Amino acid sequence: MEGGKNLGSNSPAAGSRWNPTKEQINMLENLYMQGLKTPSAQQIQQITEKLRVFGHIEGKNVFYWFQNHKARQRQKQKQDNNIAYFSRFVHTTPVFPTYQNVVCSPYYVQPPQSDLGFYSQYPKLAVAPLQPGGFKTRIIPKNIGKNKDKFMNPRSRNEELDVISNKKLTNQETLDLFPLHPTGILQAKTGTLNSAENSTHSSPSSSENNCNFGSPFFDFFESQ
Amino acid sequence: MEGGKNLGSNSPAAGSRWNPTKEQINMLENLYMQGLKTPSAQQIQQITEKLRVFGHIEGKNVFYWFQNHKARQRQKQKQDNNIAYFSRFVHTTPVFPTYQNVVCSPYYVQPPQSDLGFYSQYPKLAVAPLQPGGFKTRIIPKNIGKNKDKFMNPRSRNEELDVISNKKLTNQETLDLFPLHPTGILQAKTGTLNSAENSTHSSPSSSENNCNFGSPFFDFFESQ
DNA sequence: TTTGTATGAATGAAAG
DNA sequence: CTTTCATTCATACAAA
Repeated sequence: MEGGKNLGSNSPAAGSRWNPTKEQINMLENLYMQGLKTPSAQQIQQITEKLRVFGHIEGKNVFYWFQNHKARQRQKQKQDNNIAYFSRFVHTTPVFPTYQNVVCSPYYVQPPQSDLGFYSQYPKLAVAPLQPGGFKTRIIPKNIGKNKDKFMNPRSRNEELDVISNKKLTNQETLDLFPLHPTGILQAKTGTLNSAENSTHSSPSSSENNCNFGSPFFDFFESQ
Repeated sequence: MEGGKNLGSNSPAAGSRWNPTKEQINMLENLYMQGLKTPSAQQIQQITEKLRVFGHIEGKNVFYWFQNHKARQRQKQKQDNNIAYFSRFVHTTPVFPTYQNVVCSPYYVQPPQSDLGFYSQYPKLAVAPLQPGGFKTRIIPKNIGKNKDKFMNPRSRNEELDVISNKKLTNQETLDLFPLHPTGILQAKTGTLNSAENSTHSSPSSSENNCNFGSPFFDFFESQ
């Protein structure tokens, strides 16, 4: 039909998604295998430029590639872990640092200590065998949305955001987010709560930051 | 595939994550566009209640939404800057840190203080184009980018991740992605930049994430 | 064409 | 605020 596949993946502005070339993939995979799991912005930039000679590519492509690749390797590894876990009963085997399947190509020498390296950030579930049925992986840190746990900056953090039930409004104003008319309160108020918002510039038309709801805009909430 | 979409996003207590409805998104985006970048707890509370009529939603959802949205908008902008910048060159470029040829290119106009309003909190890097190899955070109007011009959070404020440029190079190293020999720099460096990577577990030499290119590996780019 | 699958992209949620 | 992780959504492409 549309015989027009994006084979080369060079298809320019087709608007569709990036379709990496073989070379690009190879390089990315090699970098990954060499230990680059989470490139910095700068590295991404460099990689992107290098890969560009093989076809259109943007920084975000590289970024996503690493994100996805890492994530998928991880999930794959998880399975392998399970397998390894069970196979232990058969092989009496040593506890591989796992991801043994990674294959250490000839030129890739597993760094002696990298060990769980793959999970530097998740030391906890490093080599732990998994439950057959699968496990949650994420620790579910806490009940953020439910109770205290301020994840607000000290800056405006005089409240618990979700729980806000106990608003310590110094005075009384509700500081309605959706006033039906310009109040000016927000501006003043903000200066205290959220000073960064309406900083310095006094550009006449910059209604941007100051949240001046007085402007003619669609008030989603007016109905309420 | 359709494993389980929460289409309506109303999916109650499914335990899964919040799946905003179209309306909710619209409203959030509008608020954001109107200048609300970092809602206070009260504001979050209010917004949450308003949005609740469209489906299940909690304060934390709103909180996270703003955080993510802001961060990603910034990231996007940065990338756009990069692209815009690069598009003017035929770059083929070197990867130098470069704060050097700074020369304030023609297209860099010091924002009249009013900046674009888009970044109330980041007036400084508003529209500044970047240097090919990553720019020094900002264009160094005056004291040639050598010292503290902090309009960055003292904290750590790195550059963005997407395509971007650099990671707060404190000094000068090129931090080349593809060194021909082990440098060890990365490791040390990382400790500062990206502490999360090799964090906690005291593995003697977790070279994992740190990209220890010191190993004998195929250097894809050596030719270049 | 239909379906399965690999994977690019997007984004909610958190941890740092 | 920054960075990373987990999930999910969307699409390209291969296989049936």
